[in-house]
Amino acid sequence: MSTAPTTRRPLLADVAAKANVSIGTASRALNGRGELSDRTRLAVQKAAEELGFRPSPTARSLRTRRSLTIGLVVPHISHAFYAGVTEGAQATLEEHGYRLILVDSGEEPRRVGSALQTLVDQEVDGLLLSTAPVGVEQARETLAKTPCVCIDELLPGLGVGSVVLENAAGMGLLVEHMAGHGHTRIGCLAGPEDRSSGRERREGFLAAVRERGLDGSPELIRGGDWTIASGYREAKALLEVAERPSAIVTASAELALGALAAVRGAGLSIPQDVAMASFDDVYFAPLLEPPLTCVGYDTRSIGSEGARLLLAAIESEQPAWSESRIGVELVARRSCGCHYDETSQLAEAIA
Amino acid sequence: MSTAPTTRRPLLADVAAKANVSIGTASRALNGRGELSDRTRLAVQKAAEELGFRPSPTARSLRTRRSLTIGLVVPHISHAFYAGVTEGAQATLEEHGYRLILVDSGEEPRRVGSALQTLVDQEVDGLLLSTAPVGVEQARETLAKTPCVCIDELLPGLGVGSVVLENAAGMGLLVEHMAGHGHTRIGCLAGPEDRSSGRERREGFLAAVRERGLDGSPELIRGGDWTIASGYREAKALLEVAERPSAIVTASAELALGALAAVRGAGLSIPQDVAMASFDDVYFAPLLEPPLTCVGYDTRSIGSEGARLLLAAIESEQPAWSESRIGVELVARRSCGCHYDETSQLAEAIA
DNA sequence: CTGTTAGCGCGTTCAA
DNA sequence: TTGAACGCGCTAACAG
Repeated sequence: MSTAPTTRRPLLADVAAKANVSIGTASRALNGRGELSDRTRLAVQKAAEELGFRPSPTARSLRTRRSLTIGLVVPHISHAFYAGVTEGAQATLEEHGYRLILVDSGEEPRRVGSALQTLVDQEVDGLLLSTAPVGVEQARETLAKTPCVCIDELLPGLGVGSVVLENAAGMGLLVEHMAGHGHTRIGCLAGPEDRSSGRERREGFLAAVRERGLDGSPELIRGGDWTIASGYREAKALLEVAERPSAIVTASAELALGALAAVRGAGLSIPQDVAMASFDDVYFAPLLEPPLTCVGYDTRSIGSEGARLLLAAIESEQPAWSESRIGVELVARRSCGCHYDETSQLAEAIA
Repeated sequence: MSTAPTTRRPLLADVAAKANVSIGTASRALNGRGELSDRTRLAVQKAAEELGFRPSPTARSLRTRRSLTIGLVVPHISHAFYAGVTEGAQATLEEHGYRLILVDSGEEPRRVGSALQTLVDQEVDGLLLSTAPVGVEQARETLAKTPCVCIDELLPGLGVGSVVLENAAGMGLLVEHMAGHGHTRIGCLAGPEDRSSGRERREGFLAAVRERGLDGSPELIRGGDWTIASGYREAKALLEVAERPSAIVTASAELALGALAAVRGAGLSIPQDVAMASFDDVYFAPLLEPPLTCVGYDTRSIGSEGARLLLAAIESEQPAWSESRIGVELVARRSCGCHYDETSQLAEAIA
């Protein structure tokens, strides 16, 4: 009794049979490997086409030990930053025939380790890591043979490279702009220092302030974490120092939103009483009241650049560690005190 | 010459050897299949543990024809809605031992088809489809053997189910609330009708208006697409009709943002001249000026519910088509005319 | 240039 | 209850 020939998925063997060649030849023809006469190659390709042959990635992976799959670990895909990174990475990977498997590690650093392990078990060809692992030594171990690119974090000695923003330059732009508006006493919500981007932004602010001979008192720089609540709390504290700063610069959009609420809550007006500007441009920034002056950048290009770095490392035998910086630019609106008329605001908002 | 025993990935065979059993026994012990004495089972598990054995998902997939992988197609991962869906789906899938492979199809419907094909070739066990494919017939074909759950779209006869919002009820809440504020002539930016959510929102608005005997003139309902620009354009048109509506209700956050810009641009104040409220709650809604009254819902639960439906279909032999509705609720702020004091606004904003 | 064949690492059937 | 062997679908090494 022969099994009914229910139209099942055509295999390489079927293609070979239809083209009257061996299975090996069929494989070579479809993968463009080895010497092969044009005639047979075309015959095989035609047969494959007609049968609608789709090679099994699973079988192929098992054999070649390349999964054409990249793992991406993000702490929180809902955050605009990581969503942009993901979008950029996905697009670039797809262009190169790679798939993206996504793991949302959550904020808990403990889960990052297990996420990494899962992906390595998956036999991904590479990793994009957009959150710092708990123990770098442990991570280094599980990443022994899998290339890894860190996103928004400089971890010397881990992986094959990093893609980071021009953090210091960005803070410099903010300080420069505020100084241009005549401010000499500028407060800063710098966020935490547990990640390199935070450190760089804090130091960038300090350097820019000092460079211009502005007030660099420690009381003007406050930490906290990257949340709206923290921004609110720290900004409130900043407004209560003896000689109130006339401008506040924040190291992230969340901090800015919290600060916005705090300044409003204190009954102060922006930019008259306190000017404001922030790192991170968010799409609704022109719709806030007042429209928020920001340092912006292309989140998607962070992801694409990370993917590019990773693919390069995968191709090459001896990948050198490399660092890639994504540029930033100031987008002046009204919260800093710039003249920014309703017309351009509308135009920007609905763009 | 024996190959140097470089610490390579332990295989099932190594585990078997260490436990002094056959490969078959080792496999059974680790997968809990078949009859097995407790003694050998424990011995194998111990050996696997000690060696740090991690079974190869690739080999396993090839053998079992289950990849433990789900494909998710989104049009735009940067959009808060899809990001939330992705987060929810990822979390639920991970709980059940499944992986998520993400494809960003972009807005072009043509690419959805190829995304589907790619994922099916990948031998994913199921699909979450959060954007309507071009040709339903074609999609039905490529999905012949792969369970699929549609997100935010009712496609009768396609896949094993859908997860959608209570669209009509949500629009009803908005109309009801506006009516409560005394409005009888309410404008509506309903968005396009090419997807079921759009149709349901439009019809929900109309039904709610009629039910209450409010003005349901066609001039008060406008289409357009789901963009800020469209919201701006259509709201502007709405403000120019002979007898201006005293309230505007929008079917999405983008439409609301555009409308906000249009109302401001017309020199009108919210809610005094025009009251506003919208479908979709966004995290910065309380920080807008005025804080935006919305109909909100949990985007993550859309993803988790979709994943749950899909996994259920995968487990069962004869999956029945099922529809799941995610609840919505009104979040009253100030744009509708509600009294909403600064304190609660701040509290909500920094929450 | 082309055919043949041995696995990739695992799950599973058939025998014992 | 366990062992041995086969094969999932494909690529690569070798033989011709």
